[in-house]
Amino acid sequence: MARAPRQADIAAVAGVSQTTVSLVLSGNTEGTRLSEPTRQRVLAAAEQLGYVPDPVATRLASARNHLLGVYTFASAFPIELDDFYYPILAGIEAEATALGQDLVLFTGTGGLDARTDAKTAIRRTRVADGCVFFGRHVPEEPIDWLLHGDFPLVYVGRRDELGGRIPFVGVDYVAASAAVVERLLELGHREIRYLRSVEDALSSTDREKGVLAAIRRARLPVRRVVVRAQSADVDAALLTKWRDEGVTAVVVEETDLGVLSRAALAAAEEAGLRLPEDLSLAVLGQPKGRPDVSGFEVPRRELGRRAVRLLVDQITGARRTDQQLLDCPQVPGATIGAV
Amino acid sequence: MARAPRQADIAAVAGVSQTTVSLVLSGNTEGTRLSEPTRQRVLAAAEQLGYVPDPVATRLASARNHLLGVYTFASAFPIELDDFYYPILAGIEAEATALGQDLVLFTGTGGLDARTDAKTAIRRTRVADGCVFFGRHVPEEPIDWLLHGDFPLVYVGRRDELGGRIPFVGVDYVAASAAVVERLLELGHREIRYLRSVEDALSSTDREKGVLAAIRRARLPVRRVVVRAQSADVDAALLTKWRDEGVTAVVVEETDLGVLSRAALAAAEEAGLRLPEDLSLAVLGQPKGRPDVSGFEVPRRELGRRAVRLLVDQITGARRTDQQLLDCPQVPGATIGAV
DNA sequence: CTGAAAGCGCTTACAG
DNA sequence: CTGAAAGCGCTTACAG
Repeated sequence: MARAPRQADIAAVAGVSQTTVSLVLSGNTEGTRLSEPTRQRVLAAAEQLGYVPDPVATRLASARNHLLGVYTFASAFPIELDDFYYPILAGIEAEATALGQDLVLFTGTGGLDARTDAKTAIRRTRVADGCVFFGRHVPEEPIDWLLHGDFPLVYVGRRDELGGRIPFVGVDYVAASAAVVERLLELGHREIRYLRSVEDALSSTDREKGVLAAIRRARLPVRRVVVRAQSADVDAALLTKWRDEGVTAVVVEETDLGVLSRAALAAAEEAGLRLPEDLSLAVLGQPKGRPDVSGFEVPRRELGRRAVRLLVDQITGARRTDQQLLDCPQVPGATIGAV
Repeated sequence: MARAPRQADIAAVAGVSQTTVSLVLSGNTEGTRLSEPTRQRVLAAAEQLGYVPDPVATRLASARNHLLGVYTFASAFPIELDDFYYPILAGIEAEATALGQDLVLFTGTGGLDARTDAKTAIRRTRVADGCVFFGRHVPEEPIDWLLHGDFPLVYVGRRDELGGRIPFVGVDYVAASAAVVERLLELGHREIRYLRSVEDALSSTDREKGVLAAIRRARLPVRRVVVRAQSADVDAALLTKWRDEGVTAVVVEETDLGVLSRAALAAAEEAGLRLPEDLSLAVLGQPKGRPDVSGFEVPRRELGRRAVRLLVDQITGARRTDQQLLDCPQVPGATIGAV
């Protein structure tokens, strides 16, 4: 057995045409019924020869190849194991396995020159039946190109680029953030500060939107709530000053690296502020390894699973485009309390 | 642009044949020289149309598709991040990126029935130009089938199945283990016990081989050195008993889950034995998060890189088969000392 | 220096 | 119920 057997070989053994072999093996019973004896003979021959369909030919002939692309714009196996994206990838793999799909990790952008790099790399995703995309920025041109070619794709994270035509599975940061602030309001807090990063990613603006919406619904002034800051600006002095101004609760954005919440937590400790006795502190997300901090959980693993499910739905034609937002379970924590 | 442009479209625009387009774009200058004007026209047309070669067609037409398979026999993104295989995967990805290759993760074996499972799944690896394999056991039939079809593959870890025809990049456990024992001998130890797992994986027998070789070279009796044990058998009583018998050094196999070394370390502590004052303890490998333990480091990331490099060498024809063993840096540690 | 033709292994109308 | 034929988008001898 020097060469892998193909349908033609089976056809020869079974004494039928290659077309019939294809029909039998693909289980394509539409409008055609193969006689049971024929089926059996083909199946037997296939088994005997150890036939396995060539996925490449299958794909070229316009069928599916059960390959799902994953485009991360970065390493999928970063050196820091606790990487932000890891659980999402784990979810993607789990769901892919469950659905019988293999994964193509597009990382091979090494050989190309910088200019055509992203463009060509992204276009290469077409080897797969569809592709899951990651990353903060959307390279609009190539993504638009894929969309125009009716190539199934879904982004992980909410996207509003390209006129809102990008399918995605995202996180409902607006609702989750509002819920955190509402818990604070119920506990009697009236003077709240929201510490956010200076960057304007959607995940940042969505959180802010949620925070402000909750404040407004409580008919509280919105004016001085939002404070943009770098982690270096967040120190004991800042928290102490706020305390003196009557602030009773601080809400902190959880960025992908978690630098802001870490700085805030450290600052509180440095300032000798006990949480929640002296100050209530909540995080919009969950700092690594700190389940004691009040906030919410980003369902990252589920994000991955849902992205794959949506992608496969697109591929199988169940739906051509869709945008989904996932709820975040609130984390009670022990760093917020009544005023 | 509803459909992706193909070579035929470029040919039409440039006023040449599709063959010429293929020749120009593939840079295939063997035996053929295209006139510079023609080249330029083709290149311009390709750029203008935003042409990207269809990797599937390329592959079917018997060229390479720059896809490298990775077959793990398990989850590539396990829930426990500190998983044994993770650094290897990281190395694989890093090297693949460096060499401009994408990765296909074969995890989609879910939909198939148990019997044909592994067989079919492994054969599917043929979508890629070649494949890196992992795992303790070699499923001989399908691997043999791939080998016969001249499919480039390399195992991570030494393999002696199939008549030693399996290409691999492994670890020189024999040498690394012997070196550990030699350090002990130099420190004056004469009564040594080697604690190994009950399973006979190559990585286990290789370590044992190294241990015994070192002992023999020192012309010491080999008789009672090797002790097969489950982690449950390794307790304070055992170590105390050995101490009473005059044992001054214990060497422990580091299994993939690290249960044996963990048990030994715990037993020593429970027995109140100070390391290395009361007992020297070395591990053949490195327990997670314990750089203080004497032993050696398994260059896992490098293992991944080298596997990919060997695979690509095979694919490009640089070498059709090869077997490599990597050296392990010794870890001095602080758990062994002079008698 | 360039093109017509066959072929990679499959699927999918379309005939019989 | 089954087969001949075209086609998926490329590469690769082989002619001119």
